[in-house]
Amino acid sequence: MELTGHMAQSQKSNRTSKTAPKAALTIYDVASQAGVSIASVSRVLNGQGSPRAGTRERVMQAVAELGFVPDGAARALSNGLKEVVGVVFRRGDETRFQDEDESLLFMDVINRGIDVAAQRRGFDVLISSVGFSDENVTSRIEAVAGKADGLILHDRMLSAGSITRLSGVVPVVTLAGSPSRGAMNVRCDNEAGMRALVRHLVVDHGYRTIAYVAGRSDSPDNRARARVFEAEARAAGAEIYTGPEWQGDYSAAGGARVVTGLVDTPRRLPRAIVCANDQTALGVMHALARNGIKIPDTVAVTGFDDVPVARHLHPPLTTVRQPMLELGATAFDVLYSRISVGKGEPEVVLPVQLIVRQSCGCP
Amino acid sequence: MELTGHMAQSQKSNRTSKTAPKAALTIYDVASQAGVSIASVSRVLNGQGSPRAGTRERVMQAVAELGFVPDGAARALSNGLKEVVGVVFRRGDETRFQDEDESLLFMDVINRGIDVAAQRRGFDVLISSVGFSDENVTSRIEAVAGKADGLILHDRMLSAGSITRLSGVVPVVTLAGSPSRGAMNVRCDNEAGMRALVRHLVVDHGYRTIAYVAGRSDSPDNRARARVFEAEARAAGAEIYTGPEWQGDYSAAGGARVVTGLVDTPRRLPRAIVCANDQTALGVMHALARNGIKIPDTVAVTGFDDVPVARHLHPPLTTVRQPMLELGATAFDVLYSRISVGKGEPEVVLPVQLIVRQSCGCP
DNA sequence: CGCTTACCGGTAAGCGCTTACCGGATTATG
DNA sequence: CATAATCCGGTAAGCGCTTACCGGTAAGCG
Repeated sequence: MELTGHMAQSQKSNRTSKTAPKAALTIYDVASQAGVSIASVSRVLNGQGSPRAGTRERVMQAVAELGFVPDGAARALSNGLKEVVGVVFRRGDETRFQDEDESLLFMDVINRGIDVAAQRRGFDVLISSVGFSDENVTSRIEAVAGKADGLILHDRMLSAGSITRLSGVVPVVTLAGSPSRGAMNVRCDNEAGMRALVRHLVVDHGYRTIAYVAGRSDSPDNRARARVFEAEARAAGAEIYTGPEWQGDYSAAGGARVVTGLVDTPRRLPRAIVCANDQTALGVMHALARNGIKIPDTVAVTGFDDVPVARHLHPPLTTVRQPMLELGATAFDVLYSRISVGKGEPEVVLPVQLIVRQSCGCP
Repeated sequence: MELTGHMAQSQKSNRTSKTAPKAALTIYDVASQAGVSIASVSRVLNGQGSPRAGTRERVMQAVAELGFVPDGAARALSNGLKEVVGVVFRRGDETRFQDEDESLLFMDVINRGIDVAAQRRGFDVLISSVGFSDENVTSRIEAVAGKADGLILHDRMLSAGSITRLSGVVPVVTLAGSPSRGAMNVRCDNEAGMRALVRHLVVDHGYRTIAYVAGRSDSPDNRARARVFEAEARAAGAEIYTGPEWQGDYSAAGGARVVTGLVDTPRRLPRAIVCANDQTALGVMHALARNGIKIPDTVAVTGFDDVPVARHLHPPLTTVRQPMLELGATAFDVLYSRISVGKGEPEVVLPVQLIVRQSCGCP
């Protein structure tokens, strides 16, 4: 009966492979060569039971000689655990890559943190990026969910309703400014970071006029940063320049557009510009420099994130460091906690750090 | 019998789950709610056969109401195809992240190209990074291989022998300076790039003294670049500064070490320094600036790669652009060709492009 | 009306692995 | 010596899905 099944399996391999023939090496081959049952092979490979030394050696030898690697799908189906975490994040359109490379670095580093934390638990990371014009995002993410034990969603991937629905399929952790029902959330302390930044400008440097180049208006991160910016600047008695002309979209192009618009019309520039993120600051700084405006002598500029590029700008950017690695690692740990013991922290807020470089006016 | 099996399945879920209880929703639940067989559900979801409109509607409605997402492991086992590509790459030690962030960007962008190409074929990307001090690299990579249909290995992941052995398990594409038996390889045209770069320095700029800060000596990429560097500089009649003091290791720290060593002892600096990669150039430029040496007025500096940071350095770095996205996309396409029709190009060499900015002396 | 053909969907087997359960052999104890 | 306990490994079932094969029904044709 076993032989029949094993023979029949080769038949189906030829029949159902829609692409290339699949390697036919299975645990049955190892068991056959080692002269033991498939259960013994499994026990040896997985450290279960108490195989005799001789049994163990024969199995390991057969594995080495045959070059056997267990099939992950079979193990996952049997174990009920794939040991895979799905990570989905936004990517720009391919046609815009060159201009907005740096905006992806933030996510790359977070994903790095996820990867390191996942490895500590024997998990691998299944990634899928979504372009702005991509369709079928929901079904794409569902396919990832079907291949993973849990999902980590970067900001702005799905509506809150879709996230809630998805969390009925697998545990979900979001890296977002605000949490969704059913999902756990990990974020940084926008408020403390922006508070320290604005105080540094208006209190330490004594700048009297200041403006905020906003990120996307529908972004909770942006709203939190804008709110604290305004409160702190006002509390320090600084004059705030506001208006629709200060609306950016987190991109370098958006930041450059704001500055170009201000310079092209007779508007005053504030003594300091606080940008919603580093990428925006990149565009702002380029536009200021292109118009002969000295940073930070004439206008100080700050960002938020401390992506790897920030320290290489000229002048090096003063910013708020998001603990990107820790964000990623924490997201995984929260997810793992849920997968392993059934519960994870609903929301974790990680501290940020003011990174003072030269763009604010410090030496 | 079917009910018995379906009931028994809930029992095993509780028994074998080593972590959390797994969601119990399966294709049987959909079939039951829609009043059809599981085969009909499968046909509707996978566009097979010719389901009646009414059948189709009932199935889709049940899927939506239940929030059913097919299990990827089950599909993979049945189909013999996981629709996953494994990608493995080198990562620095965690303790060194901050200093060498930029060296990882190169790989991030390649991985981005892989992701985009994979999505065109309905594949997702399973990543696993390996730290320098990590043990059990081989078994780690084997586990990834067991969860994927094919592997893309970045440079320096495994010995050639191990790569050949692994290619007996799944198709393998390397992104390396030289190919391994059994694996396909995708790389850029080091020779043409370095040729253009050196000519730009010694012919266009007329620099007479020049040196090359080497990458790792065991790296085929480095050897190719060094060879062409020397041939072109010599052909142009330039004087080449060489010696063990010019040995770097592809890192910014290595580049800085080379310059610091030269400056600390009374050695002449050449008019131009060609670095094995952008990261090395980063360190070289920082060390030169720290020692008051003007770039490019006193010493011109070039890199190789054109990672996103290069354009933000001061001055912006002249370098050779590796088509990182295309490298990644091509690697996937070659692998996919092998998976789908059984054969892929043994080696693909992609063109590079000289990127002239200010660090070489151009305005 | 009887036969042939096309359409549709249900049943059962299997993908490759894990492991509960059971039985045989060996060891320990009274 | 008989009984109990322990050790070890094989057998069979099942994880969730896909689909070949077969049978029932309806339509078409002579």
